[in-house]
This record gives sequence, structure tokens and C-alpha cells, in this order.
Amino acid sequence: MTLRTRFAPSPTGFLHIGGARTALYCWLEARHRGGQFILRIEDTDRERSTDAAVQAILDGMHWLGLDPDEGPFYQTQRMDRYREVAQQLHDAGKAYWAYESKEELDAMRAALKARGEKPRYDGRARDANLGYRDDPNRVLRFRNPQSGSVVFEDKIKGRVEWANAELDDFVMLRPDGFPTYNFAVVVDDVDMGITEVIRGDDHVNNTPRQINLYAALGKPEPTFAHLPMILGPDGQKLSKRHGAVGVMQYREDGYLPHALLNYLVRLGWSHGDQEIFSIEEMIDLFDIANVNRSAARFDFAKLGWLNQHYLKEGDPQAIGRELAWHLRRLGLELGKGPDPAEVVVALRERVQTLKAMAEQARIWYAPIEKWDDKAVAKHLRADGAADVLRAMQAKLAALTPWQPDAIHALVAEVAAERGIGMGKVAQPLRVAMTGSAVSPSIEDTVYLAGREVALRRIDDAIARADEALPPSLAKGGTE
RNA sequence: GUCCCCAUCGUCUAGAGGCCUAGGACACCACCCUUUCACGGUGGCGACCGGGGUUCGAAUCCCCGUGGGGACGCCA
Repeated sequence: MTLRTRFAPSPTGFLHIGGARTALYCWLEARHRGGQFILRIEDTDRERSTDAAVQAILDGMHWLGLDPDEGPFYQTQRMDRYREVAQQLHDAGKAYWAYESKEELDAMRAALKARGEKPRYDGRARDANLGYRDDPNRVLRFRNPQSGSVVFEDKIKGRVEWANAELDDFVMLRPDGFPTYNFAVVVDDVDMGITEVIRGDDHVNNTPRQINLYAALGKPEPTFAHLPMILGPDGQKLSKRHGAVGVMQYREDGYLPHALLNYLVRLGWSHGDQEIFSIEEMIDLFDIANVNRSAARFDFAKLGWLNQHYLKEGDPQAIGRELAWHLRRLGLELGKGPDPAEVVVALRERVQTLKAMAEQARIWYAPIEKWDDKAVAKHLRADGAADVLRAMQAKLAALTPWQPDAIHALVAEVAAERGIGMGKVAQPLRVAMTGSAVSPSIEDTVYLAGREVALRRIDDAIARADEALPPSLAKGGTE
């Protein structure tokens, strides 16, 4: 029997970062062992499920490259099957109808809790033999064993034992005939031939119920692996206030899918001291049995480091296409500036995200918007700055070919002619090109601007140097 | 409240009784490189939650405590 894993999100929002890791592990486990990865949308909660959320999940998985071998399957399209299995269980005496109202159930739980017991269904309809009748409170409950215990070998947690006395007769079918989670999951996992269930930690205590269901159905149970949670940087449950939780938000924030995948795979799993994993290595080395037992905190700093690593290592053309997406989002016209792939090479050692890269690249696609007064005062109004700029302008106007190396040579030339340091030439020129004292190497900065723009900006800079100083900087206060 | 799970540097982790004076990475600090900012390089700071056992020997095994997390729905 080939291994089959599945990722089964409920479409009540975007693809959560924790869900993305679960999906990744399921996908890796399937790839590693030559099995199949199935996607199933658990949309039986009609109140909260939306089509937009389904699309968001599909988009997120596709962006990460976690495409399923089968699916997506939708639970709402399998209603007949759930009713069929429910009927079968009922006829075999393994499920029964119950009619308690919400109020009655609440009162029951409150009473139990008051006595220091776990709040749960007390099974009052279990042997009442109420049969089927039309009633707004009608639910079908599973007849869970009352004694003994359920034992399973979790691939991550090890041996887990659960007393049946802790479990209650959970609802399988709601009044509207829709299945509940525990029931639908088992029916689907059986029908879809799932051999290995990998899911979040929060499902461990559903596992014994589900195993009892497998037994009632007379089906072999799959193996289980429960992943520890991902916490926010403060150790609390990861939520919106921690920043991005939706996978597509990471694209907008300028992260590469590979970086996110690499970060996620190391969160709870490791292979010795290795930090960087190609997709092939992940597939080759990943083993669900080596996953940690404890929860991990999300660390944006490390994600940023990984992202920059992939920015530096990746193919500039491919990253350039992704950068183009960000440039357009900033409202910049690609036709007005350099090839994004060249921008990638110039900026990838200075930023951690594509978003930051696009913002820094703005100077090559649009006029300078912001002038750093301090930089202007210090470098443009410095003695000799105007002279240096005019000299550079003249040489740049005649330069062939228009290449970074050649531009660098001009800067060195101008500095040598005047017996001054490179910084005395590069900094005024940098401020002229960008409006600020910080940018990539001066030759790249000038080269990417293009000759026409470069010459014009030098004119502008010289004019600006003659303008009145802002009061705060008027008296020689250049620092 | 009841049940379940977890516990190594700030963070992610290595560690399967002696290889541990506990290793790596991110972050942080210092220095070097340098036309700015970065990148890079070198070095530094920094942890086995506490208490009992078991053992010649424990970060590693057991128990208790403490702390954290999860679950207890006609949500998934």
C-alpha cells in the first residue's frame, strides 16, 4: 500500500502560517516516501466557510509550490456519503438519535463542571431508544465505548493512551444533516485511502474518538503524527497582532516561497547543524519521526536572514520577475527604469525582502521625491562638491561604454586629479543621484539611473546646493 | 475545574548515559574590510526550569514540583 497523506484545512480564512507548515510536512512526507499528497477542503461549517477563503488557501499552497497530487476534494460535495455511513452505523447500533436542546446541554455541562468533572455529554439518550423524529434538536450521536482505553503510537509524540471514560458520545450529524468534523474526517480518510494523518497538536484529543470510529466501521486506522504548534515571538498563540499570519501576506511583504519553506521546515525539525535546504534536500532528508515534540516560536529575524540568503543565491532573472510584481505594486512603471534583474544584483546584499528592494529601487524608476537635508548639507554643499559634480558630469556625458566598471574608473580619475579621497567624489554624486547618502555602490547607482537621468540629476543637485539651507542646518551643523 | 502534551543560550535547534569545559544558526556586541549603507571575515556574550532518585557516571532514564501550551461545541 502506498503512503497517502492529506492536508485538510477549513476555509474560514487565509492559509495560516501554521497550516502552511502542516501542509509542507504532509507534502514532504509523501514526496520522501514516494506516496501521494491529497488536499481536502473541510467546509462543513456553512456559517464560516467562504469561497474566498477556499481560493486564498489554494493560492497560498500554489505560491509555496505545495501542489496536491489529488484534490481539492470538498466535503460539502460528499453529503450523500456521510448520510450513508451514518445510516449504516445507526443500523448497526453504533449510533443513536438524541434531542436535547442547547439549553439542556449547557445546563448539563455546567452541572458537571460544578462537580469538578469534565463538561461533556452524559449519554442520557444513549439507551432511551428514541428513534428518529422530526425535531429541530435532532442529532445523531456516536455510541462510544464506555470502558477500556484507546492506545495509539503517535509518530511524533510516542505512545498515547486515552481512557474511554474521558470521551463522550459526540455528535456525528447535526439537525440539518451536515456531518461534524470527527465524523466527516474519518469517513473521508477511509474513502480516500489516507495512511498517515499529519495534523496540528490541537487534534490529539480527537484522535481516540476517531480511532473508535474506525473500529466501529471495521476499518484499519492510519498512523498519526501530531505537530506541535507555532507560537508568536512572545510565546502566545500566533495571531494577527504578531504580524503576518496569512501565507500570501508573506508574498506581499517581500519573502520568497523557498525562504518561507526553509524557515518552516526548520521550525520543529532539523538535520544536524544544517540550516539551508534546497527543496530536493528537504524531500530527501525530511522524516516525520524526527520532528520535535515542543512548540516553537516564530522568529521574523531568522526568516529575514533566510530570505536574504535566497535573494543572494537565486537566479536574478527569476527574482527580477518577482521584484517586478513589487515595483508595480508601488505604482512604478518598469519601462522608465532598468531591467529588474540588474536591480536585483545591485540591491540583494542590502535588503532582506523584495518589498524593501522595490522601495530602494524607486530612485531608478521615478524622480527623486525625498531629499535628505542632512545629506545635502554635508555632501552637496561641501567645498568642492560642485566642481566635482561638474567634472563627473562632463566625463559621464562622453563615456562609452555606459558600464559600471567604466563609471568606477571615472570616479577614481576625478578623485586622483584633485588629490582627494574617493568618498569626496562618490558621496556628492550619490546624493545627486538619490537624494540620500545611502545607496548601492556609486557605479551601480549611476549606471542604473542611465546616462540621461544621471546628467539631469547632477544639474538638479548643483542647483539645489545653492538654495537656502533649512534653519536647523544653517550654521555649519553638518552632523 | 477535568484530561492530555511539552520543558537545552533571547529565538530556532544539536544532543538517543561517558565523545559536553554542552555544538551550530539567527539576533546582539567588538574589530577588520570599505566611496555611503550593506555583504563578507574574525572574535565575543549567552542555556541543560527546580528538587529528589537510578548509575561508577545524567542535558540524556524515573518520580515529584514549577512553568508553559492544548483540549473539553450541533468549530475544525
